[in-house]
Parts: sequence; C-alpha cells; structure tokens
Amino acid sequence: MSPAEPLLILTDDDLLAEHWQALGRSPVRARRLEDLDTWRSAGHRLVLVDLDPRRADAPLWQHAAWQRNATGLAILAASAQPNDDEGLAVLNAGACGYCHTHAPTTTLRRALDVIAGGELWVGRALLSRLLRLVDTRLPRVGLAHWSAPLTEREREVAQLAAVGDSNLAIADALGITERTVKAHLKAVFEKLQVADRLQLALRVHGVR
Amino acid sequence: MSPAEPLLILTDDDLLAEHWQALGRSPVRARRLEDLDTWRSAGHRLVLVDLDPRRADAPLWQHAAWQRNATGLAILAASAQPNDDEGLAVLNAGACGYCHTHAPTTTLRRALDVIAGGELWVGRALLSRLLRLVDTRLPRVGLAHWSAPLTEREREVAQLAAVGDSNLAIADALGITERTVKAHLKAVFEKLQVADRLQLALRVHGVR
DNA sequence: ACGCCACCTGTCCGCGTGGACAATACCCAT
DNA sequence: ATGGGTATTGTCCACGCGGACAGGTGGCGT
Repeated sequence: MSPAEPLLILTDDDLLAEHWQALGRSPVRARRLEDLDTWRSAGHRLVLVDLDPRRADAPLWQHAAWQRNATGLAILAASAQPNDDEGLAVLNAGACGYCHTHAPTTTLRRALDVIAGGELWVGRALLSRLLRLVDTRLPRVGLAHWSAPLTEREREVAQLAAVGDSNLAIADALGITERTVKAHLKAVFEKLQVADRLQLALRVHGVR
Repeated sequence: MSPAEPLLILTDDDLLAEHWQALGRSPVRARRLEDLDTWRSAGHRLVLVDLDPRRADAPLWQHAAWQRNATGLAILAASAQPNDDEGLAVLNAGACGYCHTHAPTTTLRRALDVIAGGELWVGRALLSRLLRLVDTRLPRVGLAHWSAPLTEREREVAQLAAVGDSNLAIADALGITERTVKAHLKAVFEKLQVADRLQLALRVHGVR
C-alpha cells in the first residue's frame, strides 16, 4: 500500500472544504485555480475540485490554469448537481474522475484511491449512459434498480412518495387508506435502507 | 467501512485461482458457471470471473447461468487479452467491471472495492475510448441555476437540506440555531416556489 | 439619519410523518 | 393443514416540520 498521497482541496465553499477535510490524506485547502500550479510544481498530483464556484463566469475546465495542469495532475471533479454532459465535458478536459459534491465519504475515498492509482473514475449513472450510447440495443446494465427488492404495490407507493406526494394523496391515488400507504412505505424504507421519504426520493432519482 | 464481502473466484485455471487467492476477502473457488446460483442464494454478491475458459464454446456471458445471476451479483470480469469490444459486451451483459486477468493485486483489490460499493469499474483504456466515442461537441446550455435568487447563507442551508440533513443537523453544521435554519428555509421555499424540503431536493438535483 | 436587506433568535401551534403495538384476508407452496 | 408472503386497516404516540406572530443586530446606499 502506498502511503496516501496528499490531497489538494479546491473550493471557495468553506462548508464544503470542512466536509472534505474528513477525507484525510493530509488535505490542503485552496481557493484559486492558479493554486494548481504550485501544487504540481511541489510534486503532488491528487486534487479534489468543486465545480460550482460562487462567482461562476465560465466552466472551470475552460480556464487556462486548468488546461495547463490537467494532464499533469489527477483531478477528481465534483458537482453539486452531477449531470452527464458536464461529466463528459470535464473528463474530456482532462479530469480523472467525476462525482457528486456530497457523495458519501467512503465513495469519495474510493474514487480518490482509484485515480491516485492512475485509473479513471466515473459514477455508474454516467458510465451506464456511455455504454448505452455505444451500444444502443442495450438491455440495461447490471446496476441494481432501486425497485428491485420491492413488490408491485410498494413500487407504486414509492414512486409517488418520491415525487413529493403526501401519504393521503398517495392513498387517494391508489384507492386505499392512508394507513396502508404508511405500511407500504415502512417496508420500502426498510428494504431500501433509507430513513425517510426524502432519502427515498434521492435514491429513486439516482442521486448518490 | 464494510468488513470485506466474501469473494467467489470463478475459473478453471488452477494457477490463476491460486494467484487470485492472494486478493483476500475469504475467497471461494468455483469452476462452473452454475456455481453462481448457489453463491447468490447464499446471500453473497461479489464475483471475480475469468473470461477465458479452457473449453470455450460460447462467450461466458451468453450462458443462461450468467444471465440469470448477472443483475443480482457484482461481477468483475477478467480477460487475459482485454479488448474493448469484449469489455463492452460483458458490461452490457451485466458485469460491473472489466479488467486484465493478471492485473496487479492492488488494482484488482481496488476494482473489487469499487464494484462491492455498488459502482462500475472500467479500465482507463476502455473508458478513454468510450469518452472519445461520445465526444460530441456538447450543447451544454447554461441552464438557470437553482440558487440564483438565494443569498449566500440560504444557499448553504438549501444545499444541506437537499441532501437530507435535518434542521438541527444543519444548525450544528453552520453553527447557528435551529430557529435560524427554519427562517432561512422559509425564505428559500418562498423564493424557489416549493412547498417543502423534498420538493427543494428535487429542484436542487435537477429532477423536473 | 433613514430605509433596506441580510442575518440571527424567540415562542406557539397545527399537522404530517414514521414507528410500535396490533388484526384480518387472500394466495401459494410444502 | 400449516406456514409464509402480500395487501389491507386500526389506534396510539413522539417528533420534526413549516407557518405565524414577534424581535434584535450590522452593513450599505441615498
């Protein structure tokens, strides 16, 4: 095992920076894209960068400082609202990985391990799309669908809950009692290992 | 950290099997594709499979035993001579990863970690090719950012609320009172024209 | 100085939610 | 027949949430 390369955290979001400190790897905080120059000339490679700056004029990866450092660094780009097109763009701009800004720490650590090892890291949503684009007659990749362990009825309830319907609204829509909706949701929460309907919504809509 | 899921090693190459034993994870050796059935019904998920069987009639991923188990398992497929087309085929057949049979142990371990975590793993060669194939000049419209009308503080609160944090958790994270969080959220709801934090989450994450 | 705005805090209250106890009925496999 | 899974409904209760009243501070521009 290599002794964990140091990590440059690049964001102007103080809160996010603090959150990312928990990743370990002797993190160093930076705010300006130009800090990539000093990081690279110091012999380091690993960078975690926030793609959503407060004062955004143009995409980060179009800046000169990014362009001249991208190939020499191992950059993991994070977005608050990951989006396939943005992911493609930033990967094409030389990033080694693309993920959610608030991805679980374990996921971020894994992604950093991967790109530190010289590989590329792409989340399953974007990767699935890439595969689908290349092979259009794709019968659906092996990623487990959120509704896999659910029964038919549970799926219906979960679907409605995930778009914000209240228990009563779901009950009316399905012609059952609110109590029954709660029973189904309880089962859904347990099977999908989520705490509440908001986490369910995030799961259903492919966030994290 | 999860306590390393057990691993099923599927190959009829004794030498290779011995080599893969070094990966750890309480490896279990299997020779026949049908052993995937018992592995899955035993509640396990992780599999490392050799795509180059001694007596090859048809690609492994076209066998019935593969097809009926692929979605339920996390399969890392390995080939002695990795090739982009084979990689695409096997990934489309439900594998969660594709790599070289004799990849370094650290690489294999990393790949297993990744797919055990629910992600997909693709080597940089294949991934680069995928990116190149879809490198259509991305339209990338500057869609109105959800946080446009929000103040700095409101943005922070909204971001945390949108990933499921409770008011109290947000308050602790920002070093303010729960009451203040509610005040900010009230303003956020009004500015973004949403009823509650679930709708906020959907908006923030680009759903609808 | 005055108004505006961002930021912060307090109390009260109604309601939706989710969990913990239940129970009944149907279908299907051993 | 007995057991298991699915679907349904009931009551009770603690908790978080969001709204509605209220208030205080500091900065910034006219």
